[in-house]
Amino acid sequence: MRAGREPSRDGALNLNDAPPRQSAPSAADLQAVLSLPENQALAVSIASRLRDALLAGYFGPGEQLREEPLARSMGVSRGPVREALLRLEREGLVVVRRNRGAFVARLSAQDLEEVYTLRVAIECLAVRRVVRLATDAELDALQAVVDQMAAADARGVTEQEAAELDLRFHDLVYLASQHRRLNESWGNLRPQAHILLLNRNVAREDFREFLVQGHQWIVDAVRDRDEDRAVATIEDHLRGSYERVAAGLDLRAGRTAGEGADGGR
Amino acid sequence: MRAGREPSRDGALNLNDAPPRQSAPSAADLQAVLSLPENQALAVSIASRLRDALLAGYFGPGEQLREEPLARSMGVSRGPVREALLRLEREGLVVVRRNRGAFVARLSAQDLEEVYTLRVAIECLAVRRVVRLATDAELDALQAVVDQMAAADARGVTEQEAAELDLRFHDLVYLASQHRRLNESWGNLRPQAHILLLNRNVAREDFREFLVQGHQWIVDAVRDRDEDRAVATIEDHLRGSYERVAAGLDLRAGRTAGEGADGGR
DNA sequence: CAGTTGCTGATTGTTAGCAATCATCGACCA
DNA sequence: TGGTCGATGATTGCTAACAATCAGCAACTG
Repeated sequence: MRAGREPSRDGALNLNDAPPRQSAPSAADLQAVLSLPENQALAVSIASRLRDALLAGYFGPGEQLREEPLARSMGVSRGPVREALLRLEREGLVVVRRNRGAFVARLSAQDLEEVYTLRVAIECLAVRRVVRLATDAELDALQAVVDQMAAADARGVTEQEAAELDLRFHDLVYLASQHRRLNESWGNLRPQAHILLLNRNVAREDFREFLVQGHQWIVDAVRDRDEDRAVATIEDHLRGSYERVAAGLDLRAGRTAGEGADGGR
Repeated sequence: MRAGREPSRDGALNLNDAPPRQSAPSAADLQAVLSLPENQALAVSIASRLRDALLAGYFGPGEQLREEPLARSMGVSRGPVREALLRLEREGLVVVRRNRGAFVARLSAQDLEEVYTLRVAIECLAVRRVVRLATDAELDALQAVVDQMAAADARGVTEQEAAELDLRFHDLVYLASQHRRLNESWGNLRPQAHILLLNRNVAREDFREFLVQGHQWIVDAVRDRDEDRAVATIEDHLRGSYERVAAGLDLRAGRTAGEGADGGR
C-alpha cells in the first residue's frame, strides 16, 4: 500500500506560476487573480491536498500519518506538513496524540450525532440571517445548485457527486449569512460532514426527492422571506440527512465488523 | 544563543518537576498528578501565557506580535511561538497576515454581534443537552459558582472577577453538555467572549441582579428539567449580557475616539 | 514461567539558520 | 516640486539537524 512514488511535487509548487493572460480584466478581477496565487501558503496548500486525499479514502481509518514520509512525498520539509496536520486536526479529520503522531480520525455514531446536532444549531442561525440578508444574486446561485442537482440526478449521480453538490449548496447558505465566525465554524465542521455524506445511500428510491426537492424547499422558503418556515425546513432537511447517513453508517459498520485496525482513539 | 542559564525558561519548563509528595494519594489522584505535566506541550503552554497576557491588556489593540522577541523573552525558539500564534488566531485573539505577522485583534461592534449570535446558537444546544444529561454533582457545581458570584458581589466585584466567574459558569454548562465539538467551539469563542466581558459596567445598579440572579434562573430551570424554559432563560441571559457589553463598548469607543494608533502598548 | 526492567529503533518536539517577502525610505525624473 | 521607482533593513516562511519521548522487544529475576 501507499506507493511512495508520485509526481506530487509539481502539484505543490505550481502555485508560483505566472497568472494566465486575461483578455479584458476588470480591476476587481485583476485584483482577485493577482492575489490568489500568493495568498496560498505552503501549509495551506498541503492541508488542502491531504484533505482531498483523506476524503478520497486514500488513507485507511486509523492509519498513522507520519510527517517525514509525507514531507518527502510532497517535496517539502516537515514544518509545513506539521502545520497542515494541525489544521486537519481542528477540522476533525485527524487526531494528533502528543509524541505519538497524527492518525486518521474514525467517526463513530456519537461523532455523527455531534456533527449533526452542532450543524443544526449553527445552520439555523445561518438561514435565519440569509432570509433577512440574501440578495437576488445569492438566491439565483442557490437555485442554480439545485438545478445542477436535478440535472445530475437525471443522468444518475454518484455518492461523491451528490455529496459535493450538497455541500456546495450549504456553502452558499453560510456565505450569504454574512457572518465570518459562522463560516469558520462551518469550515471546521465541513470536512467531517463531507466524510459522513459519502455514507449515504443515493440508490434509495426517494433520494431524488430528498436531494433535489429538499433543497428546493429551502430556497423557496428563503425567497419568500419566511424565517420560521426556512428554519423548520432546514431542520427537517438536516434531520433527514442525519438519518440517511446513520443508516449508511450502520450498513458499513455491519459490513466491516470485526475489522478493528489499530489507532482507534 | 541558548546561554543555558536563564530564569525565564523555568516558567515554561517547571512542568517537569517531580510531583510533590502526597500523604495519602488515591489511585485516581495519582493518575491525574502524573499525567498532568506531560500533557502540556511547549506550544500549548506558550499559547496559554500569551492568552493571559492579551486578556490582561498587556498588549495594545492592533499591536504587532513579533515572533523573535516573544521567543527570546520566553526563552524558547520561534517554532513553538509560531504554533502558539496560530492557536490564538483561531481563538480570534490575533490576526495573522501572510508575510506580515501576527497582530492583536480589534473587536468591532460587528465582531461583538457575531460572537453573541453564534454563542446563543451553540449555548442553546448546550443547555438543551444539559437539561437532559446533567447529574446532581454537575448541578451542585453550577450552584456553587452562583454562590461564589453572590459572595464576590457582596464584597464588591471587579470587572475581571465578574468575567471569570461568569465564564466559569458557562464552562460548566458546556462541560455538562457532554458534546466534544460543542466544547471545542466554545473553546474557540471563549477568549473573545472574555475580552468582551471586560467591557461590562459592573458598577451599574442592576448588575448584582443580572449576574447572580440571571445565572440562578438558569440553574433553576435546569434543575426542574424544563428544557424550553432553560433555553428561553439562557437566551434572555445572553441577550442581556450582549446589551451590557455593547453599552460598555460604546462608552469605551467614545472615550478613545480617534486613537487609532497601532503599536504603542 | 509470569512479570518486570532496561535497551533499541523510530518518530515527534524543538532548535538554529537560510531564503523569500514586504514596508520604508531615499534617489531620480518629468 | 510631486510622483514613481529601486535599494535596504527587518520580519516571516521554510529548511535541516539535534534532542527528547514513546512503543516494542529481549533479557533478567523472583
